Order: sequence, then structure tokens, then C-alpha cells
Amino acid sequence: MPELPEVESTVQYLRERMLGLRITEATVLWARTIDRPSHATFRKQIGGYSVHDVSRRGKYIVIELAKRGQPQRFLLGHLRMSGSVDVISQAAPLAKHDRVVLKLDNGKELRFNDPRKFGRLYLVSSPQTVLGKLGLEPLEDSLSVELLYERLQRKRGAIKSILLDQTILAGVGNIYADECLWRSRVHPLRRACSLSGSEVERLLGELRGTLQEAIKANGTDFGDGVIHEGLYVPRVYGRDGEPCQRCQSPIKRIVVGQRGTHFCPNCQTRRKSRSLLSR
DNA sequence: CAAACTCCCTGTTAGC
DNA sequence: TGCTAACAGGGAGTTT
Repeated sequence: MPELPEVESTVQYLRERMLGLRITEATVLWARTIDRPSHATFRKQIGGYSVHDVSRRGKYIVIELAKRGQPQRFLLGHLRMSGSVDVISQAAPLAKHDRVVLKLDNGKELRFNDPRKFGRLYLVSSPQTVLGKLGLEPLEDSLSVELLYERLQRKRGAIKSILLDQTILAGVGNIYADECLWRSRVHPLRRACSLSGSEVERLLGELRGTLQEAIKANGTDFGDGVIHEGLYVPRVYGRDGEPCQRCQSPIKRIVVGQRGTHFCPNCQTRRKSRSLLSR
């Protein structure tokens, strides 16, 4: 499931292959993949636009488009559960779950592949119409421990659910939420407002560490312009029943806010950090 | 306002 | 072994 690190790798991949190229034509194989405008309008509008920039906001891919004499537009993409992209030769046969194809002026084309059909593309004149409600970027310096602490103070829900709330932090998904909670030894059911300053500091530090590590593992460019796919191996996610890598107690799986949640009942304390007192 | 639930989808997996 | 049913999950929308 693509979360912030996977989207970051995807953005790198696209930037290296699409920057400066012109989109000549679009084919929509599954209409609902185009969220807005209608797929017919999408096809009509996107032709002739060139790729000016590729970046990321939360789990969204943001492609800035430009065309002489036309308003600037943004192609936004969300991979949701199973989306992925490919830039390959127009001669290559279509893959099984290809949903949208954007022909480029270098003989290649961008293919949006998505088995589960949850992924979406948006063509808009202002990215804010789609990204407006997104919260803070976990990796940006502008996000301080103090700011996050203050935001969490106002939330009574389980910290696990709050981490998944894209209007608070943007880009954190189920896997990395479980991972950073385990790494910072915070119990997923703790009320967000109950976390102490030092717990928030630990949580943010571990969240950043986890995301950075995953970005490194997921897509590394060794200077040859090719993204080499690696693999981030979760420490708790999907490991229920297995021994905790810190204390050997069995990892437990519970459901929090309709989401599978993996944690160590022994070293992720439900109460305020015991380590502060015993240290 | 927030928490809880529903829906969109199909590959994978558990259960028989 | 082969089939079916349940499940997973991001986020928008709806209900409580």
C-alpha cells in the first residue's frame, strides 16, 4: 500500500522520466479513475500540456502542467491501495490492470495501473481544491514537536487513528503508523491528548526515522538515473503472533477505527511513559 | 464537531 | 485439491 515513502519514490521516478515532455493524448480505460473533471473533459483538456514539475503532497502526486496561451493546470494522482505508474514504450503491450494511459512526445507513455480501482487522477487549475484540507508534512522542518503537541492536545481519539487522519498529518498510512508507534513505545489506544511532550518528541522522531528509512529502501537512485526498488521490512505490521523484536512478547493485532493495528502489549505502554520515571 | 459506519474494488487467504 | 466467503484497506461521504 503506497504511503508517503512509496509516493516519494514514485515522484522521483516520474520526475526523471517526464520532466519537460509533452502529453499528446490520453486514453481512459476505466472511467472512474478520473475523479474530476469528467473523463471526456479530462481527455479533451490534457492534450498539449507539458510537464513542468513533479512533486508530492501527503500521499498525492502533484504534476504541474503548462501550455502556451492556456491556463496552468495540475494533474494530481492518488495511488490509494494498489495504484502504480510506469513510463514505458508506446509499443509495449498493455498490462492487465492499466486504467489510464498518457501518451508522451518521446515515444513513451505514462500508464496508471490499479488492480483495485481505488486510485484517482484529478485535472484541476488549483491544487488546493483537492489538497486544501491536508495537514502537516511529517518531514518538513516547519513541523515542530511543539506544533504537533499542540495539535494532539485537541484530540481525544486514539493516537493510532489520529496518525491516520490526513487533515492532521499528511502521508502517514496504516503500516508506518504502527511502525512508529512501536518504535516510540506508545500504545495505539492512548488518547492523543494524553501524550506528554517527550512522548510526542519521541513519536515525531521515530515517525521521521521510519519514513526516511523507508524512502531510502523503497527507491534509491545510484546515480544512473534508475530507481532501484528495495524493500522496507516492517518490525510489527503484519507480524501478529511473532515475538516482539525488542522484548520477545507476542505481537498483538487489534482493530482501531476499523483498521488492523499491530503492537507489542508489553513494551508499548498504555500509561504515560514509565521510562521517564525509572530513568 | 467527532466518532462510527458504508462504500468503492479485487487479489489473497482462511475455511470447508 | 478446489471452491466459496471473508478480509484488507485510503478516503469520501453519510449517519449517529
